[in-house]
Amino acid sequence: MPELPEVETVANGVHARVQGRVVVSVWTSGKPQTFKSPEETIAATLTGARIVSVRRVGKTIVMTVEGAGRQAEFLIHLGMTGRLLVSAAEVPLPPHSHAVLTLDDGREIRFVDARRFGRLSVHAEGGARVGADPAKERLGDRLGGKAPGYRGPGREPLTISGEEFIEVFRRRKTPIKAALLNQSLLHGVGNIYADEALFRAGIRPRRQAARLTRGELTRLREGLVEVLRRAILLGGSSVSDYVDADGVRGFFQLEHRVYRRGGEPCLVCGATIQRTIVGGRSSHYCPRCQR
DNA sequence: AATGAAACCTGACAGC
DNA sequence: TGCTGTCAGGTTTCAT
Repeated sequence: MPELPEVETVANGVHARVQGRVVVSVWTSGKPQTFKSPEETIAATLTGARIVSVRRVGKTIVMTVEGAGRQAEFLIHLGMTGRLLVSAAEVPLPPHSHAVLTLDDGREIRFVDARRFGRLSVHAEGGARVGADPAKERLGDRLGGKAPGYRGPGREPLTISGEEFIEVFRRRKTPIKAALLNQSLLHGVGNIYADEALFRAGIRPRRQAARLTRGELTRLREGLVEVLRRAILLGGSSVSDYVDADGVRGFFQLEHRVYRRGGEPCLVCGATIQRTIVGGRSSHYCPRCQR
């Protein structure tokens, strides 16, 4: 479900609704797969803590909390079908709810995830996942202990420079589509926005990343930033069940030019949009506009 | 080191 | 109505 624009929309929405509130109790579902940190640790970390901020890093929602003078981070990855909702307690708990944070004003933050590809974890100040092997954790910025925090696996697509972008992709021998989906390179780009960015840049998804020219990579970064910004403005894409913190759908799906349009005419040239598999993911492109 | 395929889950939808 | 097959916005793991 959720790529960068959707996660950004959810994080901003939740931030606006719950910043400064205190978590008074935590319930978790007991489905082991959902929890990357032990459920008791998540509950203990969040209970009694004040929510400092909610933001997006890559495709992960990062909730910073402060309790007993210590800061910690609650990481929420929505997977394919995860939702993070802020609801009145009277609203019935949806099926597939896996975590509920009750706030001091009675409202609830709910994590709902039918397919259970989503993941929850807590990280102590400094970035290590609480209750996990520190050697295996990606630590946050250790600059004097100032604003450490989760950094994500890769670079931010919206802020990476043109030169850095070229550097990230120039040696990759995989298809450019697969490279765009590799979160340890850029994080936040998923199947929709990879296809849409490649269309805007006029590049076929199967092209080997290392063989793209500097000009093509420049166009790709520009197309990607353009499509991500536009999607954030429209509240993301709702293809099947994506909703924001209030349960409201986004509108960017109405502006998809290739994603899930296989067999339909290209909006630019009229050629038939092709659907194929690249890097194990369905990929859509215009055979005339993209080379 | 890097690539690709399979696995992890449930639900929606098309076709018969 | 109900069955089967296909597909899904993501990541991790395992074999090659």
